[in-house]
Amino acid sequence: MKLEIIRKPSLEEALSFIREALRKKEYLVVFGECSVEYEGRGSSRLTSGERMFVVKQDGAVLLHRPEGYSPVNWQPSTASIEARLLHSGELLIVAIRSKPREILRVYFKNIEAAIKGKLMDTGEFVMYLSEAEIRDMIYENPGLIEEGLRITEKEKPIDIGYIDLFGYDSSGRPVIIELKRVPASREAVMQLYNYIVQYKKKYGVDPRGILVAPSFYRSAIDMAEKLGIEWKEINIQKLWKMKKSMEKKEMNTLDRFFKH
Amino acid sequence: MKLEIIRKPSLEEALSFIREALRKKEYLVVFGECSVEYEGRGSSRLTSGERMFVVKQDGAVLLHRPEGYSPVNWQPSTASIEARLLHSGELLIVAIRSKPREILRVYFKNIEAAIKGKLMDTGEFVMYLSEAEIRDMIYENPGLIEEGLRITEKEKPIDIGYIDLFGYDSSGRPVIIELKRVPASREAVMQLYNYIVQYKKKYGVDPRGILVAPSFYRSAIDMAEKLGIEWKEINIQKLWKMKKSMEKKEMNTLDRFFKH
DNA sequence: CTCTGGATGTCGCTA
DNA sequence: TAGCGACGTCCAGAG
Repeated sequence: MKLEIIRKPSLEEALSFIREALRKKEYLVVFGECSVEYEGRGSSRLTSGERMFVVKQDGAVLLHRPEGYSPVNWQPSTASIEARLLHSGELLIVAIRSKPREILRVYFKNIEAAIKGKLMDTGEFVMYLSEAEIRDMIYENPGLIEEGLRITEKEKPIDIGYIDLFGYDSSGRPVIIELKRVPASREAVMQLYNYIVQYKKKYGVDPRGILVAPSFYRSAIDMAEKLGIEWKEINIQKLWKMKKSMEKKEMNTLDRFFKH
Repeated sequence: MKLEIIRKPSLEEALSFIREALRKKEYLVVFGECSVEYEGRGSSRLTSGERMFVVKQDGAVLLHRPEGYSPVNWQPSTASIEARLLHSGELLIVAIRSKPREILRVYFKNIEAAIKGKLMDTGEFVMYLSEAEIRDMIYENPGLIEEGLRITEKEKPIDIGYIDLFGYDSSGRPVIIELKRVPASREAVMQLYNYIVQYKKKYGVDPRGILVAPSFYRSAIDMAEKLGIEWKEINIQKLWKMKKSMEKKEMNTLDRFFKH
């Protein structure tokens, strides 16, 4: 990232700075006092104030006021952006979108600073499920864990803490499931083991314990084997895709979908 | 607007710069290479890349990649934002929102530039021709929809929801108008249909239903025909011009202007 | 406070 | 390309 910054430029200086950024399709940020007109799907006017104006490298345009999540004016994509000086002594930036036809005009009275440069970003963005969502999915579809499993409770309170999922296997033996959406450590095994001990003490029955996670540290597996705890790997990416397709289709096709 | 800018700061320098901005609730923009974690309603991971990080004066947080209208990560409002250095040699910014509980963590590997300062913006933002305004225009000028239409109520409450506009046609039959200022989908037709059914059940009279929108999806038209619902296209650009000319001239010339 | 409907919604998938 | 539904939707207004 190589940024160029100008401070308190004259509008002439700012103009050539902005034009160069637009021409090179650089990331451009302008701080200054401006007023705005928008015409398109709706139309709006914004009287003068200090704001941050952004043009992204694909031509997306944002105008942000000092507060609030949302830009006060914007253009998700633009067919053209041009800047010029007006006789009134303002610097005008016009951003036009073609479909739908929309025009955004930003009139700068003065500019305090401007930044431009090329940003490199090849990062990968991944959206995961929250643990609660995974829990609910398994609650609705116990077959994700094991054939014949019946889950009767989620977030079951036990003396200390909560059991994520509780139920009975096909032979009627109680099953305690501890769920992690991140790689499971020895810690998670210990937690589950505590639940098992507590349950046994309280009900006099020895339950199975299954640790469910996307992956397991070596130490977790060692500990699990020592304590007779089972573990089951789940693929969160797959769950995510499933959830999306489920929302479109029907819930009851889920077990089948996942069982091969 | 008095902006402070630092270029290529060490992470230590950046830390104190950022902390001061946060403490003073200034507008803060940071350009640098970062990775991101988000946990809350969902959860996400973003691997390293060059981005613009913004904290607004009310604590709203935005993280923008080089392209696209939408921030890749954000926090509409925050209960707390803190910055600190990690042993790993990264600068971590943690933004926490309390309701719903959400945590955003941004890990800066290096920072290219940062800007902070207080922005003053008392400008007035006015949006023209919102749905409410269109509704009011039609209310005042039923001729926009149909010759001889009398509109008696707007925002008429019905068991579930509100009827945008209600009145009687030239033959005295009740008319229910549902208004959209965006292309109308099947959804809108169904909504209107529900009102019709409710009205009929309540008053024993079968009203006409007219869906008014700038355009209609094919599915909306199909559905409307199936359910015996009428639709009427309005031109919002034209309405906007009308409104402007109206403001200059007189209201009562409106019907004539629009009727050709 | 929660709930609901609108938005210059935006975005991505699909026919 | 247009339709259509999801979104960490956001946000304002009402009950």
